[in-house]
Amino acid sequence: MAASKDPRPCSIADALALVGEKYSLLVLREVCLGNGRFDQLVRNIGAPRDILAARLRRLVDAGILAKRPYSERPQRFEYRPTQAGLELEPVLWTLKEWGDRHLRADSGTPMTLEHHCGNEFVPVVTCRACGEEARHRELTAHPRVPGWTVGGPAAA
Amino acid sequence: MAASKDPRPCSIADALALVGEKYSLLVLREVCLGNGRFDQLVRNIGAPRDILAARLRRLVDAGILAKRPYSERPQRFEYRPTQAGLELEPVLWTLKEWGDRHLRADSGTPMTLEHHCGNEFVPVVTCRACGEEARHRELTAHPRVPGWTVGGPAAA
DNA sequence: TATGGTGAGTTCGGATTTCCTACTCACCGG
DNA sequence: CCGGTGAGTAGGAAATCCGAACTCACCATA
Repeated sequence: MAASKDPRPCSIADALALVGEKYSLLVLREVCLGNGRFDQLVRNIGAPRDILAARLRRLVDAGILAKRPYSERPQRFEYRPTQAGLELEPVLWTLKEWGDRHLRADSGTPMTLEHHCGNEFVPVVTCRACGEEARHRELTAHPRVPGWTVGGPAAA
Repeated sequence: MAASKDPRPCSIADALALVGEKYSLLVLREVCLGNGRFDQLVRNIGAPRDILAARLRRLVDAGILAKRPYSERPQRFEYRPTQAGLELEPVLWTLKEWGDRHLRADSGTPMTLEHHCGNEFVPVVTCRACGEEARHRELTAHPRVPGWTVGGPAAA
């Protein structure tokens, strides 16, 4: 039996253990924008070089980024998202959307995304089954691990 | 003139500056599940009490959580999400979905969400304008700040 | 051959955070 | 009075983060 001081088992916690360290998601942002070279990352993110090197190692080990040579002699590398990395991008989009609305209501967004439909891309999270936009009050949590319950919905 | 060593201006970075510290998003998870009391948070998250107290202060200051009394004598408080906090929940859903698929393919998810349509809730990020599911290759980034392109900062 | 420049890191010492355990303080129930 | 609970604080050790400097391999020019 798990020691009762263990925290709640949770995929969110697991995911954050991988990508929740400082700068990790910003690395993914830059790499998804196509800026995958070490010095570009240093400049665009503002991270210390040693920290960046550590994050890159971790993200490559986790299969979120891949390191590719783009030049043989001299050897030069570039980081690119793997499939798993690209599938993490929706997290960035929703974070960006939240930040634009709540932190930049006045100053305007520093970047827009354009969807191939021709419009500005604004992400909306929907239910795969019914297609409706998801709302907090229309969701119910069901823990699957004995001993871990939830306290019911928390409305604002 | 912004010093050329400033990082890219970005709502993702701004949002992470608020909620990107260790445990912050797990606090939001628990609070959205309805577990808003200090000792519940300590147990369910596994955070040291002093760090948790600091995160709660920060999240309240940022308008993401609100502290409410649920008992007068003795004074007892509970944290609940504000509207801004609830609007951050889609980030948690997409993180959970990613973690379930990439980190728990074998072991199974520790928690499911049920949508009011009756099905298990699986979040899908779509384009508000056309309703289509968003994909990396169908998006184009347009920086709105001079000096910042997707190829890195312009040569000064 | 020497000189300088670039890309991709590593190394260094010191500052800042985080962690863990223990403690406080107020109240309640018996 | 005594033990228990809820919500934190306090203090020192441990881990992380930071900026700047350094390395190493290669290329360009002169």
